[in-house]
Amino acid sequence: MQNLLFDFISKYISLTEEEAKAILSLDIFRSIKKGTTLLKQGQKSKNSYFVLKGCVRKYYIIDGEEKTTAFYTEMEGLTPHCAISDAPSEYFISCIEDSILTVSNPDMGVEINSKFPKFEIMCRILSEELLAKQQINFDEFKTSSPEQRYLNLLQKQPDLIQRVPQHQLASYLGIKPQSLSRLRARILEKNKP
Amino acid sequence: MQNLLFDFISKYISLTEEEAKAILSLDIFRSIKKGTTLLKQGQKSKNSYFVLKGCVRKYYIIDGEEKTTAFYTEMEGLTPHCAISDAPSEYFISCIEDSILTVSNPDMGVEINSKFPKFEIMCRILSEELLAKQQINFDEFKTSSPEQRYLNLLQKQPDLIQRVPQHQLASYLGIKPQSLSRLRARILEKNKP
DNA sequence: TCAACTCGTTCACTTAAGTTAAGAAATAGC
DNA sequence: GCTATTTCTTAACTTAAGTGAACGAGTTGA
Repeated sequence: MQNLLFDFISKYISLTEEEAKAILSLDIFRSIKKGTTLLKQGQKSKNSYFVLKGCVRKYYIIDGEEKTTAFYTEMEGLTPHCAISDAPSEYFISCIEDSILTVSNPDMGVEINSKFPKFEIMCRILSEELLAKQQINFDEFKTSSPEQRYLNLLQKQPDLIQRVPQHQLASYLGIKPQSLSRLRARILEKNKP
Repeated sequence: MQNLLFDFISKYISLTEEEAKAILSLDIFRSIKKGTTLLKQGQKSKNSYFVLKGCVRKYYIIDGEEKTTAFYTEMEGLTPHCAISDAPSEYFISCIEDSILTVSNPDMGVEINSKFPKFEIMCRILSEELLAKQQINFDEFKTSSPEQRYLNLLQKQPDLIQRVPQHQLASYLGIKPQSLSRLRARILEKNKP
């Protein structure tokens, strides 16, 4: 399982034995049960997560309604806003599958970054890359209809549609569960006759 | 005008005389006329921009229709995806006001970063910050209706609604110009009687 | 000065999403 | 194994956005 992490890192920088040991000594690997909430609205946790296996969801509760805005699956990381801003969290984060995550905090980052400056570089590249991806996602979302978004997701992450409850998927697509059901029926209707 | 840039930088790191001179020696300040296109779809420019004064717009042309997905105003920077990925650009970037920008490319970044490691740190902080902001924006967009988005924008960036043509604003909000007109009329109606 | 064009608005009509409610299907808990 | 709950779907109705067209105001350019 640890190899998954090192394989990922090796895409950005190459690690010496010493550096790899330094990371392992931080003891950051955790098994999390499905349904566990990692962060609640109003909390100030400083933890960052990286998904090695499983699936994690980010959601808001607005007017008593859950609004899911992101899913994180294998080889994706997330740093809640409250981990860098010291404002309380506006959202919840929870595991929707049994998962294996790395859990880290800024102190670990500072320690590793000061010992091994190349980590600073990896972090910059990672966040630049993530920013670029995020922007493309945002643009796609803005420029397309719910139906196009669904078809797009079907192409790009077909597994997500299987793994994730429909009502969570719906708000991820910016619509209500009933609309997603209807939309799916509409698509099937188009492709049948 | 250069002070605007240094004031901005000083929020993240403190510069020595030598470092400030190194930046100035790059000669990155440019005056751009309204209407100038900085990047076209299909191009592979490596330039990054930072807006000191004016307003820049990012838009796609999809099925012959312009879809504006972002505006960049004072003290905001943008690095097109093609500047880091060497894929051709999917979108256009153009000035919608007479503007003063800094224009830089990755070579300059590499040069400055290697001479002055603290720049690496600033870049990481900047892109982490930007990523966090971007995520909040995305979440707000997903969890709200076009009308809420408009009211939200009215609160957070009232100037933008004044500076920017309505039809560009409309696609920025994810709707058609006619819908924006109607939506504005609806809001006025609510607040009158 | 006048024609051509862009831009914002309005209108009538269509289409799709929101809302409310009900029931079937799957899941969890005991 | 059975109940309780959650999840998904369907339906009827409401509301808002998309579409196509028309109009006036403002701008541009010949």
